[in-house]
Amino acid sequence: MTETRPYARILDLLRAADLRPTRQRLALARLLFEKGDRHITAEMLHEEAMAAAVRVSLATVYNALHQFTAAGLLREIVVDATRSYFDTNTSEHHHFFFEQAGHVEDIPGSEVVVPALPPPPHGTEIDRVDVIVRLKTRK
Amino acid sequence: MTETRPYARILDLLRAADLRPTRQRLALARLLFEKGDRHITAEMLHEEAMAAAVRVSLATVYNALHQFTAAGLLREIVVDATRSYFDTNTSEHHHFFFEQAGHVEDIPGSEVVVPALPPPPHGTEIDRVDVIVRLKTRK
DNA sequence: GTGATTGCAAATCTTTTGCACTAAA
DNA sequence: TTTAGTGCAAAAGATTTGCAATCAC
Repeated sequence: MTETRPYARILDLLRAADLRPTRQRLALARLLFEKGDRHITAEMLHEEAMAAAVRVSLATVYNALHQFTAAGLLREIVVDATRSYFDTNTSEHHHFFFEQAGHVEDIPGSEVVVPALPPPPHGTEIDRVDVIVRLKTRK
Repeated sequence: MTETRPYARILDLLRAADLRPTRQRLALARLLFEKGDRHITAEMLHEEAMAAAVRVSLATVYNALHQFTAAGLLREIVVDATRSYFDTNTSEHHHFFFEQAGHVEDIPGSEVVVPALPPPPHGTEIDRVDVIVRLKTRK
């Protein structure tokens, strides 16, 4: 658990993003990227860090999440007006949102195809298209 | 401007929703539903009310927006993690979001077709599908 | 009257900021 | 060194809440 050698892959991510591999960023990046796809809030990541005995402040978690997002390592997804989720899967895909549980999941493969996109209004271009399938528990 | 007879259509909306037609709700409903389709935040609606010399507190605006939404008169749209927008168009349709301006617009007609929907996970059913086309100004 | 509704101010929650301290390079 | 990064506590924004005063029925 207390691995001491450098985690080459994670280090490379940070170097490529021009972010100093500090103790905090290294630890957060490991939590984010050494497991599978994750959909996580700042609060969740902070708690995970605490649980893993990584001393890091919530403000630093926010900083890191935004820096990682700016570097293209994360993608922010907006499904809930009160919380921001970050997705470690940056490839093109869409999301299920479990409304009562407040949790997000990737829609596997390319099971959603958005075929007929409207032309963007004058002077604008499409940044990206988000498809959110909102789920409720079946009664 | 200071119309005193009842606004039959608006009154009916409130009655149907089982909401007492108080001075505040009546005024807010008029601002919302007597113009075309609107995408509005609580803050925006509050300012509009002030401008129209309608005395109403921000807390009451929030209450009314949520009550109208629960009654199916409005639909909440989540495009921005920091603000809630409410849409007076409750029919099935999707949205453009102008990222720099922070403003929302309906995508006209059924120009977006979401054909291949994935099956909802066990124990859940689809509440609704949101498609958000995020726009940036073209450089 | 009496129960729903409102307004206000305080509380809450998420996120950001300012700044002295610490640590990479 | 020297400059970027961090932690803390305070600030900021959006929204909610508690409760006494007010209004619709």
